[in-house]
Amino acid sequence: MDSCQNCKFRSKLFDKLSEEELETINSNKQTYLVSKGETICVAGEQIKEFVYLVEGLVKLQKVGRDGKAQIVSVARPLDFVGLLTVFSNQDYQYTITALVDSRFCRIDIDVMRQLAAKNGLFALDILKYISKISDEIIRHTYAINSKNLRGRIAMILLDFANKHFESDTFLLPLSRKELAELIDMTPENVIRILSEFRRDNLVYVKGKQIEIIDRKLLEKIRDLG
Amino acid sequence: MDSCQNCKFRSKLFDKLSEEELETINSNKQTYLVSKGETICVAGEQIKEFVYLVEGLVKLQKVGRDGKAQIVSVARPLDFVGLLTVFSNQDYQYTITALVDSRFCRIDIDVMRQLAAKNGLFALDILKYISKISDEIIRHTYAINSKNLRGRIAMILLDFANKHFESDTFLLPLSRKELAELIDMTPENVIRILSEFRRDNLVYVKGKQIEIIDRKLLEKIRDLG
DNA sequence: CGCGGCTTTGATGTTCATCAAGTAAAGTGG
DNA sequence: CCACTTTACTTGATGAACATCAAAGCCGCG
Repeated sequence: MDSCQNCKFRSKLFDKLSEEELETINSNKQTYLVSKGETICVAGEQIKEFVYLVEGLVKLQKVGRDGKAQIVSVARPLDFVGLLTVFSNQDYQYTITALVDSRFCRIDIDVMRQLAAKNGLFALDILKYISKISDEIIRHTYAINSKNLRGRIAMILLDFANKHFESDTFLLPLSRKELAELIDMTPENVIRILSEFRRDNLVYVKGKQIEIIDRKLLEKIRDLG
Repeated sequence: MDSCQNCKFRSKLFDKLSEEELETINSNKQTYLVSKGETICVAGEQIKEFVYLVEGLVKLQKVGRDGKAQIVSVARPLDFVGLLTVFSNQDYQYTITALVDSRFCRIDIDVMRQLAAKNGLFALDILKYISKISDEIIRHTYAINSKNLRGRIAMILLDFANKHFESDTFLLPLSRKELAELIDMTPENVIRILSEFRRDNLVYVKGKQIEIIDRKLLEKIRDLG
Protein backbone atom coordinates (compact mmCIF):
# COMPACT_ATOMS: atom_id res chain seq x y z
CA MET A 1 0.00 0.00 0.00
CA ASP A 2 2.87 2.31 0.77
CA SER A 3 4.96 1.42 -2.24
CA CYS A 4 7.06 4.01 -4.05
CA GLN A 5 5.42 2.97 -7.30
CA ASN A 6 2.07 4.34 -6.15
CA CYS A 7 3.33 7.11 -3.89
CA LYS A 8 1.44 10.27 -4.62
CA PHE A 9 4.21 12.30 -2.99
CA ARG A 10 6.79 10.90 -5.31
CA SER A 11 8.83 13.61 -6.89
CA LYS A 12 9.80 14.09 -10.47
CA LEU A 13 13.28 13.22 -9.36
CA PHE A 14 12.36 9.56 -9.77
CA ASP A 15 10.59 9.88 -13.09
CA LYS A 16 13.46 8.47 -15.08
CA LEU A 17 13.45 5.22 -13.15
CA SER A 18 11.91 2.08 -14.59
CA GLU A 19 9.31 0.07 -12.69
CA GLU A 20 11.99 -2.36 -11.77
CA GLU A 21 14.32 0.35 -10.50
CA LEU A 22 11.50 1.89 -8.48
CA GLU A 23 10.95 -1.47 -6.88
CA THR A 24 14.64 -1.52 -5.95
CA ILE A 25 14.13 1.78 -4.15
CA ASN A 26 10.89 0.59 -2.63
CA SER A 27 12.43 -2.48 -1.10
CA ASN A 28 15.34 -0.46 0.26
CA LYS A 29 13.41 2.41 1.76
CA GLN A 30 11.96 2.97 5.18
CA THR A 31 9.31 5.48 6.16
CA TYR A 32 9.46 7.44 9.40
CA LEU A 33 7.26 9.81 11.33
CA VAL A 34 8.86 12.49 13.50
CA SER A 35 7.23 15.08 15.72
CA LYS A 36 8.05 18.72 15.83
CA GLY A 37 11.46 19.30 17.33
CA GLU A 38 12.82 15.83 16.67
CA THR A 39 16.12 15.43 14.88
CA ILE A 40 16.32 13.49 11.64
CA CYS A 41 20.07 13.40 11.24
CA VAL A 42 23.07 15.00 12.86
CA ALA A 43 25.98 16.83 11.25
CA GLY A 44 29.16 14.82 11.44
CA GLU A 45 27.46 11.44 11.35
CA GLN A 46 28.33 9.09 8.58
CA ILE A 47 25.93 9.14 5.65
CA LYS A 48 24.36 5.77 5.14
CA GLU A 49 21.04 6.84 3.78
CA PHE A 50 19.50 9.30 1.43
CA VAL A 51 16.87 11.35 3.26
CA TYR A 52 13.73 12.33 1.43
CA LEU A 53 11.10 14.55 3.05
CA VAL A 54 7.56 13.46 2.20
CA GLU A 55 5.40 15.71 4.35
CA GLY A 56 6.21 18.49 6.78
CA LEU A 57 8.88 21.11 7.20
CA VAL A 58 12.45 20.86 8.42
CA LYS A 59 15.43 23.06 9.07
CA LEU A 60 19.02 22.38 8.04
CA GLN A 61 21.48 23.85 10.46
CA LYS A 62 25.11 23.82 11.36
CA VAL A 63 26.85 24.83 14.51
CA GLY A 64 29.52 27.51 14.38
CA ARG A 65 32.78 27.47 16.37
CA ASP A 66 31.16 29.55 19.09
CA GLY A 67 28.44 26.94 19.51
CA LYS A 68 25.79 29.14 17.99
CA ALA A 69 23.48 27.52 15.49
CA GLN A 70 23.02 28.81 11.99
CA ILE A 71 20.08 27.76 9.90
CA VAL A 72 21.16 27.18 6.33
CA SER A 73 17.78 26.38 4.87
CA VAL A 74 14.17 25.68 5.69
CA ALA A 75 13.06 22.84 3.46
CA ARG A 76 9.71 21.56 2.34
CA PRO A 77 8.84 18.23 0.73
CA LEU A 78 10.54 17.68 -2.60
CA ASP A 79 13.39 19.85 -1.49
CA PHE A 80 15.50 16.73 -0.98
CA VAL A 81 16.95 17.85 2.22
CA GLY A 82 19.62 15.24 2.35
CA LEU A 83 20.69 15.68 -1.20
CA LEU A 84 23.21 18.41 -0.92
CA THR A 85 26.29 16.67 0.27
CA VAL A 86 25.31 13.07 -0.08
CA PHE A 87 27.40 12.58 -3.16
CA SER A 88 30.55 14.42 -2.19
CA ASN A 89 30.90 13.76 1.45
CA GLN A 90 31.13 10.86 3.82
CA ASP A 91 29.40 12.77 6.58
CA TYR A 92 26.26 14.81 6.90
CA GLN A 93 27.17 18.47 6.76
CA TYR A 94 23.99 19.67 8.40
CA THR A 95 21.77 18.67 11.26
CA ILE A 96 18.18 18.26 10.10
CA THR A 97 15.36 18.90 12.56
CA ALA A 98 11.60 18.79 12.07
CA LEU A 99 9.86 22.16 12.48
CA VAL A 100 6.42 20.52 12.36
CA ASP A 101 5.34 16.91 12.51
CA SER A 102 6.87 15.38 9.43
CA ARG A 103 7.15 12.23 7.41
CA PHE A 104 10.24 11.19 5.52
CA CYS A 105 11.83 8.23 3.80
CA ARG A 106 15.35 6.91 4.05
CA ILE A 107 16.87 5.09 1.12
CA ASP A 108 20.14 3.24 1.35
CA ILE A 109 22.77 5.53 -0.13
CA ASP A 110 24.57 2.79 -2.04
CA VAL A 111 21.34 1.85 -3.74
CA MET A 112 20.97 5.45 -4.88
CA ARG A 113 24.55 5.55 -6.11
CA GLN A 114 24.18 2.32 -8.01
CA LEU A 115 20.98 3.46 -9.67
CA ALA A 116 22.64 6.73 -10.66
CA ALA A 117 25.61 4.88 -12.09
CA LYS A 118 23.37 2.54 -14.05
CA ASN A 119 20.83 5.10 -15.21
CA GLY A 120 22.47 8.23 -16.55
CA LEU A 121 19.21 10.10 -17.06
CA PHE A 122 18.39 9.58 -13.40
CA ALA A 123 21.86 10.85 -12.47
CA LEU A 124 21.34 13.86 -14.70
CA ASP A 125 18.09 14.69 -12.90
CA ILE A 126 19.80 14.46 -9.53
CA LEU A 127 22.44 16.77 -10.96
CA LYS A 128 19.80 19.31 -11.87
CA TYR A 129 18.24 19.22 -8.44
CA ILE A 130 21.54 19.51 -6.63
CA SER A 131 22.58 22.45 -8.75
CA LYS A 132 19.27 24.12 -8.14
CA ILE A 133 19.31 23.64 -4.38
CA SER A 134 22.90 24.78 -3.99
CA ASP A 135 22.22 27.73 -6.17
CA GLU A 136 19.24 28.76 -4.07
CA ILE A 137 21.14 28.41 -0.83
CA ILE A 138 24.02 30.49 -2.16
CA ARG A 139 21.66 33.10 -3.54
CA HIS A 140 19.70 33.23 -0.30
CA THR A 141 22.84 33.61 1.77
CA TYR A 142 24.12 36.47 -0.35
CA ALA A 143 20.72 38.13 -0.39
CA ILE A 144 20.54 38.05 3.39
CA ASN A 145 24.01 39.42 3.88
CA SER A 146 23.50 42.30 1.51
CA LYS A 147 20.48 43.64 3.38
CA ASN A 148 20.08 45.61 6.56
CA LEU A 149 18.04 44.14 9.38
CA ARG A 150 14.72 45.60 8.32
CA GLY A 151 15.28 44.31 4.80
CA ARG A 152 16.03 40.85 6.12
CA ILE A 153 12.86 40.63 8.16
CA ALA A 154 10.81 41.93 5.25
CA MET A 155 12.40 39.38 2.97
CA ILE A 156 11.88 36.42 5.22
CA LEU A 157 8.24 37.31 5.89
CA LEU A 158 7.58 37.64 2.17
CA ASP A 159 9.43 34.41 1.51
CA PHE A 160 7.23 32.52 3.94
CA ALA A 161 4.11 34.08 2.48
CA ASN A 162 5.15 33.41 -1.10
CA LYS A 163 7.01 30.15 -1.06
CA HIS A 164 5.79 28.23 1.94
CA PHE A 165 2.22 29.23 2.56
CA GLU A 166 1.07 31.01 -0.58
CA SER A 167 -0.95 33.29 1.64
CA ASP A 168 -0.41 36.60 3.41
CA THR A 169 -1.73 35.07 6.62
CA PHE A 170 0.24 32.28 8.19
CA LEU A 171 1.61 30.73 11.36
CA LEU A 172 5.38 31.11 11.65
CA PRO A 173 6.97 27.68 12.04
CA LEU A 174 10.05 29.17 13.69
CA SER A 175 10.70 30.82 17.01
CA ARG A 176 12.20 34.30 17.14
CA LYS A 177 15.51 32.71 17.98
CA GLU A 178 15.35 30.43 14.97
CA LEU A 179 14.36 33.31 12.74
CA ALA A 180 17.46 35.09 14.00
CA GLU A 181 19.62 32.07 13.17
CA LEU A 182 18.17 31.92 9.69
CA ILE A 183 18.81 35.54 8.77
CA ASP A 184 21.93 36.12 10.81
CA MET A 185 20.85 38.56 13.46
CA THR A 186 20.09 38.53 17.18
CA PRO A 187 16.69 37.47 18.56
CA GLU A 188 16.39 40.89 20.20
CA ASN A 189 16.60 42.63 16.88
CA VAL A 190 14.18 40.23 15.21
CA ILE A 191 11.64 41.16 17.86
CA ARG A 192 12.47 44.85 17.75
CA ILE A 193 11.89 45.07 14.03
CA LEU A 194 8.76 42.93 14.09
CA SER A 195 7.39 45.31 16.72
CA GLU A 196 8.39 48.24 14.56
CA PHE A 197 6.60 46.74 11.55
CA ARG A 198 3.53 46.23 13.71
CA ARG A 199 3.64 49.81 15.00
CA ASP A 200 3.87 51.04 11.41
CA ASN A 201 0.95 48.83 10.45
CA LEU A 202 2.93 46.85 7.91
CA VAL A 203 2.27 43.50 9.49
CA TYR A 204 -0.09 42.09 12.07
CA VAL A 205 2.01 40.17 14.57
CA LYS A 206 0.72 38.21 17.50
CA GLY A 207 3.02 35.44 18.67
CA LYS A 208 3.56 33.19 15.69
CA GLN A 209 0.51 34.47 13.88
CA ILE A 210 1.52 36.74 11.02
CA GLU A 211 -0.53 38.72 8.58
CA ILE A 212 1.02 40.89 5.93
CA ILE A 213 -0.98 44.09 5.70
CA ASP A 214 1.02 46.42 3.50
CA ARG A 215 2.67 44.11 1.01
CA LYS A 216 3.79 46.86 -1.33
CA LEU A 217 5.70 48.71 1.34
CA LEU A 218 7.15 45.51 2.73
CA GLU A 219 8.47 44.62 -0.70
CA LYS A 220 10.01 48.06 -0.94
CA ILE A 221 11.76 47.62 2.38
CA ARG A 222 13.04 44.24 1.24
CA ASP A 223 14.31 45.55 -2.07
CA LEU A 224 15.85 48.76 -0.80
CA GLY A 225 17.19 47.34 2.46
CA MET B 1 48.83 17.36 -30.40
CA ASP B 2 46.30 19.18 -28.27
CA SER B 3 43.85 16.34 -27.94
CA CYS B 4 41.93 15.67 -24.75
CA GLN B 5 43.13 12.09 -24.83
CA ASN B 6 46.71 13.18 -24.19
CA CYS B 7 46.02 16.31 -22.22
CA LYS B 8 48.21 16.38 -19.16
CA PHE B 9 45.86 18.90 -17.53
CA ARG B 10 42.92 16.59 -17.85
CA SER B 11 41.10 16.18 -14.61
CA LYS B 12 39.90 13.05 -12.94
CA LEU B 13 36.44 14.26 -13.82
CA PHE B 14 36.87 12.63 -17.22
CA ASP B 15 38.38 9.38 -15.99
CA LYS B 16 35.20 7.41 -16.44
CA LEU B 17 34.98 8.23 -20.12
CA SER B 18 35.99 5.72 -22.75
CA GLU B 19 38.48 6.57 -25.50
CA GLU B 20 35.60 7.02 -27.85
CA GLU B 21 33.76 9.35 -25.48
CA LEU B 22 36.91 11.39 -24.94
CA GLU B 23 37.17 11.77 -28.66
CA THR B 24 33.62 13.10 -28.68
CA ILE B 25 34.69 15.75 -26.19
CA ASN B 26 37.88 16.42 -28.08
CA SER B 27 36.11 17.11 -31.33
CA ASN B 28 33.59 19.36 -29.61
CA LYS B 29 35.98 21.43 -27.56
CA GLN B 30 37.75 24.67 -28.23
CA THR B 31 40.77 26.04 -26.43
CA TYR B 32 41.15 29.73 -25.61
CA LEU B 33 43.78 32.00 -24.19
CA VAL B 34 42.72 35.07 -22.22
CA SER B 35 44.83 37.77 -20.64
CA LYS B 36 44.49 39.11 -17.15
CA GLY B 37 41.31 41.13 -16.78
CA GLU B 38 39.49 39.59 -19.71
CA THR B 39 36.03 38.18 -19.21
CA ILE B 40 35.31 34.54 -19.99
CA CYS B 41 31.57 34.58 -19.59
CA VAL B 42 28.95 36.98 -18.34
CA ALA B 43 26.15 36.39 -15.83
CA GLY B 44 22.78 36.34 -17.51
CA GLU B 45 24.04 35.01 -20.83
CA GLN B 46 22.66 31.76 -22.06
CA ILE B 47 24.77 28.72 -21.31
CA LYS B 48 25.86 27.02 -24.47
CA GLU B 49 29.15 25.67 -23.33
CA PHE B 50 30.78 24.01 -20.42
CA VAL B 51 33.80 26.04 -19.29
CA TYR B 52 36.87 24.23 -18.06
CA LEU B 53 39.86 26.14 -16.73
CA VAL B 54 43.15 24.56 -17.81
CA GLU B 55 45.75 27.04 -16.57
CA GLY B 56 45.52 30.28 -14.67
CA LEU B 57 43.24 31.81 -12.08
CA VAL B 58 39.77 33.32 -12.37
CA LYS B 59 37.17 34.98 -10.22
CA LEU B 60 33.44 34.25 -10.20
CA GLN B 61 31.39 37.28 -9.36
CA LYS B 62 27.90 38.54 -9.34
CA VAL B 63 26.59 42.07 -9.23
CA GLY B 64 24.28 43.09 -6.41
CA ARG B 65 21.27 45.33 -6.80
CA ASP B 66 23.31 48.35 -5.83
CA GLY B 67 25.71 47.64 -8.66
CA LYS B 68 28.48 46.52 -6.34
CA ALA B 69 30.32 43.38 -7.30
CA GLN B 70 30.63 40.41 -5.00
CA ILE B 71 33.23 37.76 -5.63
CA VAL B 72 31.77 34.35 -4.94
CA SER B 73 34.88 32.32 -5.53
CA VAL B 74 38.44 32.44 -6.79
CA ALA B 75 39.00 29.34 -8.85
CA ARG B 76 42.07 27.49 -10.04
CA PRO B 77 42.36 24.83 -12.73
CA LEU B 78 40.32 21.72 -12.03
CA ASP B 79 37.86 23.78 -10.04
CA PHE B 80 35.33 23.51 -12.86
CA VAL B 81 34.24 27.04 -12.60
CA GLY B 82 31.39 26.71 -15.00
CA LEU B 83 30.09 23.57 -13.42
CA LEU B 84 27.97 24.98 -10.71
CA THR B 85 24.85 26.03 -12.47
CA VAL B 86 25.35 24.46 -15.85
CA PHE B 87 22.93 21.68 -15.13
CA SER B 88 20.15 23.55 -13.42
CA ASN B 89 20.06 26.82 -15.18
CA GLN B 90 19.70 28.17 -18.64
CA ASP B 91 21.88 31.15 -17.88
CA TYR B 92 25.25 31.69 -16.32
CA GLN B 93 24.78 32.80 -12.75
CA TYR B 94 28.22 34.33 -12.43
CA THR B 95 30.54 36.44 -14.48
CA ILE B 96 33.93 34.79 -14.82
CA THR B 97 37.02 36.97 -15.27
CA ALA B 98 40.68 36.01 -15.55
CA LEU B 99 42.86 37.24 -12.68
CA VAL B 100 46.03 36.20 -14.49
CA ASP B 101 46.66 35.10 -18.05
CA SER B 102 44.70 31.89 -18.37
CA ARG B 103 43.86 29.06 -20.67
CA PHE B 104 40.51 27.32 -20.76
CA CYS B 105 38.42 24.98 -22.87
CA ARG B 106 34.82 25.23 -23.87
CA ILE B 107 32.83 22.10 -24.51
CA ASP B 108 29.40 22.14 -26.04
CA ILE B 109 26.96 21.76 -23.17
CA ASP B 110 24.68 19.34 -25.00
CA VAL B 111 27.61 17.04 -25.62
CA MET B 112 28.32 17.04 -21.89
CA ARG B 113 24.70 16.35 -21.09
CA GLN B 114 24.48 13.50 -23.56
CA LEU B 115 27.63 11.90 -22.24
CA ALA B 116 26.31 12.17 -18.69
CA ALA B 117 23.01 10.62 -19.72
CA LYS B 118 24.76 7.77 -21.45
CA ASN B 119 27.49 7.15 -18.93
CA GLY B 120 26.15 7.05 -15.39
CA LEU B 121 29.56 6.75 -13.78
CA PHE B 122 30.61 9.95 -15.50
CA ALA B 123 27.41 11.64 -14.29
CA LEU B 124 28.11 10.41 -10.78
CA ASP B 125 31.57 11.95 -10.88
CA ILE B 126 30.14 15.27 -12.03
CA LEU B 127 27.69 14.97 -9.16
CA LYS B 128 30.52 14.56 -6.71
CA TYR B 129 32.34 17.60 -8.03
CA ILE B 130 29.26 19.79 -8.03
CA SER B 131 28.43 18.80 -4.48
CA LYS B 132 31.97 19.49 -3.41
CA ILE B 133 32.17 22.90 -5.05
CA SER B 134 28.80 24.06 -3.74
CA ASP B 135 29.68 22.81 -0.35
CA GLU B 136 32.92 24.75 -0.34
CA ILE B 137 31.30 27.94 -1.51
CA ILE B 138 28.62 27.69 1.15
CA ARG B 139 31.15 26.86 3.81
CA HIS B 140 33.40 29.73 2.73
CA THR B 141 30.53 32.19 2.75
CA TYR B 142 29.46 31.21 6.24
CA ALA B 143 33.04 31.24 7.47
CA ILE B 144 33.54 34.77 6.20
CA ASN B 145 30.34 36.07 7.69
CA SER B 146 31.00 34.61 11.09
CA LYS B 147 34.32 36.41 11.47
CA ASN B 148 35.24 39.96 12.31
CA LEU B 149 37.30 41.95 9.83
CA ARG B 150 40.70 40.99 11.20
CA GLY B 151 39.68 37.35 11.15
CA ARG B 152 38.59 37.65 7.53
CA ILE B 153 41.87 39.14 6.37
CA ALA B 154 43.83 36.54 8.31
CA MET B 155 41.71 33.79 6.78
CA ILE B 156 42.06 34.97 3.23
CA LEU B 157 45.82 35.44 3.49
CA LEU B 158 46.22 31.95 4.91
CA ASP B 159 43.91 30.57 2.25
CA PHE B 160 46.02 32.03 -0.52
CA ALA B 161 49.19 30.76 1.10
CA ASN B 162 47.80 27.27 1.70
CA LYS B 163 45.53 26.56 -1.19
CA HIS B 164 46.71 28.68 -4.06
CA PHE B 165 50.44 29.15 -3.68
CA GLU B 166 51.54 26.57 -1.13
CA SER B 167 54.01 29.12 0.11
CA ASP B 168 54.07 31.85 2.74
CA THR B 169 55.43 34.26 0.16
CA PHE B 170 53.25 35.16 -2.77
CA LEU B 171 51.95 37.84 -5.08
CA LEU B 172 48.30 38.70 -4.43
CA PRO B 173 46.33 38.22 -7.63
CA LEU B 174 43.61 40.60 -6.45
CA SER B 175 43.46 44.31 -5.89
CA ARG B 176 42.45 45.68 -2.49
CA LYS B 177 39.05 46.39 -3.91
CA GLU B 178 38.66 42.83 -5.16
CA LEU B 179 39.81 41.47 -1.83
CA ALA B 180 37.10 43.55 -0.24
CA GLU B 181 34.52 42.12 -2.64
CA LEU B 182 35.63 38.60 -1.82
CA ILE B 183 35.38 38.90 1.95
CA ASP B 184 32.54 41.38 2.18
CA MET B 185 34.12 44.50 3.54
CA THR B 186 35.19 47.91 2.27
CA PRO B 187 38.52 48.49 0.51
CA GLU B 188 39.40 51.04 3.20
CA ASN B 189 39.13 48.44 5.92
CA VAL B 190 41.08 45.87 3.94
CA ILE B 191 43.91 48.36 3.74
CA ARG B 192 43.55 49.45 7.32
CA ILE B 193 43.86 45.92 8.64
CA LEU B 194 46.68 44.97 6.30
CA SER B 195 48.56 48.01 7.59
CA GLU B 196 47.78 46.96 11.11
CA PHE B 197 49.13 43.47 10.46
CA ARG B 198 52.27 45.00 9.00
CA ARG B 199 52.71 47.28 12.01
CA ASP B 200 52.37 44.28 14.30
CA ASN B 201 54.90 42.37 12.23
CA LEU B 202 52.48 39.61 11.34
CA VAL B 203 52.80 40.02 7.61
CA TYR B 204 55.16 41.77 5.24
CA VAL B 205 53.04 43.80 2.85
CA LYS B 206 54.31 45.82 -0.06
CA GLY B 207 51.79 46.38 -2.80
CA LYS B 208 50.70 42.94 -3.94
CA GLN B 209 53.75 41.25 -2.45
CA ILE B 210 52.81 39.33 0.67
CA GLU B 211 54.88 37.36 3.11
CA ILE B 212 53.43 35.70 6.14
CA ILE B 213 55.81 36.23 9.03
CA ASP B 214 53.96 35.07 12.13
CA ARG B 215 51.81 32.22 10.89
CA LYS B 216 50.88 30.95 14.33
CA LEU B 217 49.44 34.25 15.43
CA LEU B 218 47.70 34.79 12.11
CA GLU B 219 46.01 31.42 12.48
CA LYS B 220 44.93 32.40 15.96
CA ILE B 221 43.40 35.63 14.67
CA ARG B 222 41.61 33.68 11.97
CA ASP B 223 40.24 31.08 14.37
CA LEU B 224 39.23 33.42 17.16
CA GLY B 225 37.97 36.26 14.96
C1' DC C 1 53.47 66.21 -17.92
C1' DG C 2 48.97 65.56 -16.21
C1' DC C 3 44.97 62.75 -15.70
C1' DG C 4 42.39 58.89 -13.56
C1' DG C 5 42.32 55.01 -10.93
C1' DC C 6 44.22 52.58 -7.00
C1' DT C 7 45.93 53.06 -2.37
C1' DT C 8 46.40 54.96 2.21
C1' DT C 9 45.17 57.40 6.60
C1' DG C 10 42.20 60.03 9.64
C1' DA C 11 37.61 61.77 11.40
C1' DT C 12 32.79 61.01 11.84
C1' DG C 13 28.36 58.67 12.11
C1' DT C 14 25.25 54.66 11.86
C1' DT C 15 24.03 50.20 12.52
C1' DC C 16 23.76 46.55 15.12
C1' DA C 17 25.22 43.35 19.15
C1' DT C 18 25.34 43.07 23.90
C1' DC C 19 23.69 43.64 28.50
C1' DA C 20 20.02 44.07 31.73
C1' DA C 21 15.48 43.54 33.49
C1' DG C 22 10.92 42.58 33.20
C1' DT C 23 6.59 40.18 31.13
C1' DA C 24 4.10 36.56 28.94
C1' DA C 25 3.64 31.81 27.73
C1' DA C 26 4.38 27.04 27.97
C1' DG C 27 5.62 22.93 30.15
C1' DT C 28 5.84 20.04 34.65
C1' DG C 29 4.77 17.79 38.73
C1' DG C 30 1.73 17.45 42.62
C1' DC D 1 -6.36 21.84 37.52
C1' DC D 2 -3.36 24.80 39.77
C1' DA D 3 1.18 26.41 41.66
C1' DC D 4 5.85 26.28 40.06
C1' DT D 5 9.62 26.34 36.92
C1' DT D 6 11.43 27.09 32.84
C1' DT D 7 11.63 28.88 28.41
C1' DA D 8 10.34 32.30 25.07
C1' DC D 9 9.42 36.97 24.26
C1' DT D 10 9.82 42.07 24.73
C1' DT D 11 11.74 46.77 25.60
C1' DG D 12 15.31 50.04 26.78
C1' DA D 13 20.17 51.66 27.43
C1' DT D 14 24.93 51.28 26.22
C1' DG D 15 29.02 50.42 23.56
C1' DA D 16 31.74 48.42 19.80
C1' DA D 17 32.47 47.38 15.16
C1' DC D 18 32.30 48.84 10.89
C1' DA D 19 30.82 51.93 6.78
C1' DT D 20 31.12 56.27 4.99
C1' DC D 21 33.16 60.60 3.95
C1' DA D 22 37.09 63.43 3.01
C1' DA D 23 41.74 64.41 1.56
C1' DA D 24 46.20 63.40 0.21
C1' DG D 25 49.91 60.49 -1.99
C1' DC D 26 51.14 57.08 -5.43
C1' DC D 27 51.55 54.83 -9.86
C1' DG D 28 50.83 53.69 -14.59
C1' DC D 29 49.50 55.41 -19.02
C1' DG D 30 48.39 58.26 -22.79
